[in-house]
Amino acid sequence: MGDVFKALADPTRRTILDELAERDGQTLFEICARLANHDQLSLTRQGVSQHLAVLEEAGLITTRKEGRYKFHYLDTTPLAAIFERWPITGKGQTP
Amino acid sequence: MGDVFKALADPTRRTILDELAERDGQTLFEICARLANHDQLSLTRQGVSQHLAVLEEAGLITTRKEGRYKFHYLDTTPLAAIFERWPITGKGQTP
DNA sequence: TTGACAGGCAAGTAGTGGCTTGCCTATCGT
DNA sequence: ACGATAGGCAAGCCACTACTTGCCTGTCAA
Repeated sequence: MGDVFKALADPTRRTILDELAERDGQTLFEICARLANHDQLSLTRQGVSQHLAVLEEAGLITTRKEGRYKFHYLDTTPLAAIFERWPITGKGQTP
Repeated sequence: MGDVFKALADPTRRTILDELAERDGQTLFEICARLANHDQLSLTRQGVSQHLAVLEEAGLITTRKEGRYKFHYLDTTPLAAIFERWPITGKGQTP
């Protein structure tokens, strides 16, 4: 299991998560197309593929293979560990 | 305002947050000592200082100067943005 | 006022990460 | 069977980042 925080550190990976949040179960090429279209993000298919690998390693996405297609599904459960570690207190600001 | 995710990406910075969660309002030297003692982490005072700067830039800690001391306070409010962006759904796992 | 203490400001270095390029495998349609 | 499609593997490059070293500033106690 990879590092969830490191996976979230990259802006492109966060955008990928956004894409999957909006439309779950996309394939690699679909994600590539969507990133290029309404995110103006231009990167190689390999780039996206590597990002997906990192996200899967972190447990933020799960995959399902079907024939020559590989579908990617968002899984936000690892994020819960963040709040267990540092509970959110509304206090903030120095008094 | 810096990147919250990038700030969380480094393990040392997360340990620093843990320290502040356990004992809030510590000074730079105190944090250095605690990291060295019960975290077995050996790094220069500068290293810690730079980490604190990143965390402050990300809004995860606030500082209060008093004389020659500078106290550091944990602020977890920026973390809320994570959950607003990707709500945690207990579903998980591919069916 | 002098020295000890708390912290800041660089500049330099080794390592990591994101991205590309090039080539290879597997599955589907015709 | 053959080409097109969907994806994987591996090496190489560039940029960033964590960390150190060295020096400098400001504050307190004696």
